[in-house]
Amino acid sequence: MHKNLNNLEIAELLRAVAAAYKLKGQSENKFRIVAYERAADAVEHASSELKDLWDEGKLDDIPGIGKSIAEHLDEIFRNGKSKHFEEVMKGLPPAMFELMKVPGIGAKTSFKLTRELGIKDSKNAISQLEKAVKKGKVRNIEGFGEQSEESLEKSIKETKERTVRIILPYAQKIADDIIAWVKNDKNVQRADALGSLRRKASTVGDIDIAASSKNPIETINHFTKYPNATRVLEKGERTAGIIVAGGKQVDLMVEKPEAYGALLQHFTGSKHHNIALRELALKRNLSLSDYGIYFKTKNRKTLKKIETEEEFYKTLGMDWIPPELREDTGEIDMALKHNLPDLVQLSEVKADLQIHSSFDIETSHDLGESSMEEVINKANSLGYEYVAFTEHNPSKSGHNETQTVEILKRKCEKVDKINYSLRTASARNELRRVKKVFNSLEIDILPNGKLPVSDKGMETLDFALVSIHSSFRQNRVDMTRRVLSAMSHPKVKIFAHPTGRKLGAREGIDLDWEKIFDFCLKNNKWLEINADPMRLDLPDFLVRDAVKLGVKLTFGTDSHHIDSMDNMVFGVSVARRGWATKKDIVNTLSLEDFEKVLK
DNA sequence: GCCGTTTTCGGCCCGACTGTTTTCAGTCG
Repeated sequence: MHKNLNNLEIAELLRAVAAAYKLKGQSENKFRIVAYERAADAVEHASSELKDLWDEGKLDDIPGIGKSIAEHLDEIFRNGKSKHFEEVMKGLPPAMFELMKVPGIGAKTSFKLTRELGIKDSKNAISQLEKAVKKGKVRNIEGFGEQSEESLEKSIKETKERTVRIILPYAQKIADDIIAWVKNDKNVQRADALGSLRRKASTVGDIDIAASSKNPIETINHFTKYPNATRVLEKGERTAGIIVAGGKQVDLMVEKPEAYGALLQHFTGSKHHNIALRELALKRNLSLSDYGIYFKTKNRKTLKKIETEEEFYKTLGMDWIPPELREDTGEIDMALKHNLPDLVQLSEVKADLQIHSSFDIETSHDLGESSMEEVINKANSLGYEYVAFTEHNPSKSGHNETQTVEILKRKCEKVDKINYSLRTASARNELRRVKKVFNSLEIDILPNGKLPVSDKGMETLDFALVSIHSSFRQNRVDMTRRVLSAMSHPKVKIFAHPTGRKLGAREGIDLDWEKIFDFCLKNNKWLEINADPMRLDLPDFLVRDAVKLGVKLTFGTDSHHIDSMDNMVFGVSVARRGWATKKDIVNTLSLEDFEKVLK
């Protein structure tokens, strides 16, 4: 019954065990509880499914999972349950673990509520609590009052309509507009996004912004007058919160310039990064907070204000860490050793390797909206040296082999003409930056691993991308075989949007990544980082794995209109979160070098 | 229960908010 728990379910289980320990002895189990909560966190953030790690006998590869928890999980994967976990949770109502999903309800509160209200069924536990709150039954329970009833009502409502995390570019746009507004205040010296937004995670929960200001109170006042704010939630001396059009909450935290570094560092997170830093600080008799760094001596501690993040990290004896790396996955060690990677930058990108033009090749999927000429103009403005036209292949059902080849030859001629004019133009005018366009194609990988374009058709191409647009649910073995078969064609260089995920909409496909990475290494094939904000695929954690092994990656915006070509920056963010440097990304190469590796 | 460049024993992050209580427990990020 429990045998195929995914990571989220395992994390939930571990949290339930921690909650059970809280009830069965908060003080004597204090650190055991912390350990279980940390294990839950670690599982949630793990880049591989635990079930897979267990298959390979590598459960304790996850930091936070030691011998004991690994044994219990082993039992669960084999028998579907753990005697120990059942023992710990014995006598506790299962409904209480459901109630804990409501913000503000922890282990103790949850237990009390289920007991006092007689909530038995975990399926509708939250609804039952809601009814009790509305009837005013909760205020009679010891430790609760009218106000707690009120806040419970709000939290339950929030849980039910829990706002999903929004995709990065949307959050970025909201934040950029507000940062610009905040900077209008003459007291403000700096303003930055915070949290997962500053760390460029693919989705963002809350939007928080920091400002350094000589006069925080005036700055808070200015912030609450933001024209697009629909409501001001709270307004204190150091923080304020507003709701902007679209219903998203934005919080501002303000600090004097001389203490801004500590604030910025603290609220950029991640939580795990900061916890690791604080533990390290303790060993050096330092204590970290958002106000600064405390230096501890025998009987007192003195606060040192920290003006910049650089100073913050330097005080801990390490290099400044780019926000994208602050996930406690080895960056602290590297910063201590002054050995952080030199992450790839947008300015180093020399090409966009997935663009769909409006040149009609009767494709199987959607055609682009901008002409090849428009794309080249846009590429010039972005400073690129080359681009690849990667329309979808001509539809398989609508054309026979001869017709497909004819269509592809037509496109090849068009690209040849453009390249001719680029050569003559660049001889005349240095300002034209794009020197060459590549004749490519984004080809469907059919469910059997074959390609819908014959060898004759493939010959017209400089190189091809392959990708999956159907049969997403094949099992891992078949899917891996399918992809490797498609990538084996000599003209295929890039596996595009490899997991096929759509953020908030569709899970990725199931692939044996070790085999894919290995194949890429041995055959000089590349994996795309698709910069489409809905995709951001390869995901950052797989980028990290690929980079470790030396697998080469490419950037493509998958643009169907020239405006989308600006999305490249989000692809770069994914790469940076995956520790990629310039040498890991093929299209940071100059045109000359790119043509060499294409061979 | 986990973990190790001061440790295989003896530690384990910090601060704020909330609500109900008279000094604090529970929860959160």
